[in-house]
Amino acid sequence: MDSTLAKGLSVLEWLSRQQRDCRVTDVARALGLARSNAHRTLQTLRECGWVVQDAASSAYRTSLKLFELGALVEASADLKTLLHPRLAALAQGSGETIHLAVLDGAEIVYLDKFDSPLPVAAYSRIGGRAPAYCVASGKALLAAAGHDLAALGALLGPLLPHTPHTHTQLDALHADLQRTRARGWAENREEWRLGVCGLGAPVFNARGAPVAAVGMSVPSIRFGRAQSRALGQSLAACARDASQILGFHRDNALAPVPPSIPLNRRQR
Amino acid sequence: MDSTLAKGLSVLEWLSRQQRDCRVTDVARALGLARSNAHRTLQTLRECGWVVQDAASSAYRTSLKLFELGALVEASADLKTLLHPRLAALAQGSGETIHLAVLDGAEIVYLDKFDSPLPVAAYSRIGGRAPAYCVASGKALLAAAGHDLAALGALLGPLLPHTPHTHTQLDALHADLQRTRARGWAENREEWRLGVCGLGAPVFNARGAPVAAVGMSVPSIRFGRAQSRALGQSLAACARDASQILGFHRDNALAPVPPSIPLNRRQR
DNA sequence: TACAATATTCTGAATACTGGAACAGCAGAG
DNA sequence: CTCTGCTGTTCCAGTATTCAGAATATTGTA
Repeated sequence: MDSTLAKGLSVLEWLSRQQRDCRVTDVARALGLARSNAHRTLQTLRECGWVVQDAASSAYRTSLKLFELGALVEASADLKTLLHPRLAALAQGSGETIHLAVLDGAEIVYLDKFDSPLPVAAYSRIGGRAPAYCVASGKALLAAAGHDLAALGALLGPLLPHTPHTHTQLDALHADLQRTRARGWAENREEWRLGVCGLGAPVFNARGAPVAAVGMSVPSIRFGRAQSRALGQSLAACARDASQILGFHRDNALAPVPPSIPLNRRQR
Repeated sequence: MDSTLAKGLSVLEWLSRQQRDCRVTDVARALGLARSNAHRTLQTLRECGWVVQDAASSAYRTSLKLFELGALVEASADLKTLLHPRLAALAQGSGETIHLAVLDGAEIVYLDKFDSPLPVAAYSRIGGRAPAYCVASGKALLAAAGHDLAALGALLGPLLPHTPHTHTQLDALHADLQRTRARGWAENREEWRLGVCGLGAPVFNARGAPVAAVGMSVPSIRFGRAQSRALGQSLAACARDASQILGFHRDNALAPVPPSIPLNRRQR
């Protein structure tokens, strides 16, 4: 483990999470480094173009390189641009807040978002994260992955209650995921934030692997049985469209990877 | 200069620019490292969560961390979310491709983009870069910065011809920027890509500093005098709206920074 | 002006990194 | 089946690099 590299990366990450420019001393204090050490690390980051230094205050902030490279990350670039129009249509049609999310370990990451024109508390942000087992997009992806009880437990670890409605029992969650698969979409009834419900449906790629989820956030006031059913059906339809865009057909749903395609498969 | 850190960063950057998973040997060859060295660097990046390793092929790719942190970069996060709706409206109204871009040194970086429904060659991408002196958004920002001839030359360096229409003489460019200021928007007549013209107008923040530009890409077929004038006026109007959203008023256009606001100013 | 806090430079000592060599696993060829 | 050539990974001694504290320069403030 290259400690110098690890240190530099943590400085970079910390800096990118700060809301404002930071000085050498701030960085040193926050990360427990010697000032001279923090200084040299920041200088290296600067020379490599990952941070910029304000000429006047000599304070540092992250450069646009992080943004630039972030935009290159394949999962986001491809999926987002391909599916953006479909999500826009769904957002328009439903009037609710729509997301595109992918699974990263036990969390989901929001790739794209359309805010509802109606005033709703916004809990998500592009690039933001949420525990997969608490939100509909996450549950849709977990359900699609088809883990058994043990694998699910190993992946998620302890299920912390974020609201009184959060699933904290693994078997209850597992049963919920079974129902989700049968239903075709996942539901979240205030399991992550009180007052906020959600729906999620998985998007499959050409090889039949679940690669993303389309999600919809709905205030609990508008989330009666009939409403959630109607919204769920339109969401599931949108997710099916999205899967088709990625080349998915029912036929190859569980087909093995054809050996002719060169180079590395992707699976986590 | 921490060479280990620099090496790790270049591995990360190189990896993020590859279209597919890469193996230790690929990285070592591409960057001229010993295999053992590349291996250790990649392992460190993996332990720190910046890259992930495919279990089957043991190949590496960048994780979503880059995407996550990229989305946090202030310049993008703030400007983009604030101005997104305005740009959407302009895209809708004009039917042309609209960008939001910021200046980073002598280049512009695209923060946001709306593709035209009409089929046009797409030369830009969110996170992508272009030389500021060749594109309309860039020229709008350069004009708004108000550099004198010498400062402009120092900033840009040699003016390379990307098409036969690119400005390669500094004084001609400077004169163009003067006209741009008077006109209120910048024009690009195939100076970056043949067949593609553009318009750009600066967006100012509450302190009157130019922080971004709204750009429009138009195929040269649709870029006659009358058309460019009409489009330029709607673009400039959109940029003015955008500036107002950021708190800009004509009154404080050139006002000095009020000393009461705490913490670091931002200027490059 | 003196003071306090900071950024930056310098230094010897320590250690973390380097790169070659060795090993194990794998795939294809013979 | 073995052999060959390629991989990823581990190991290790030598050394170049980094570390931390102190010294210095710089900045802002009383």
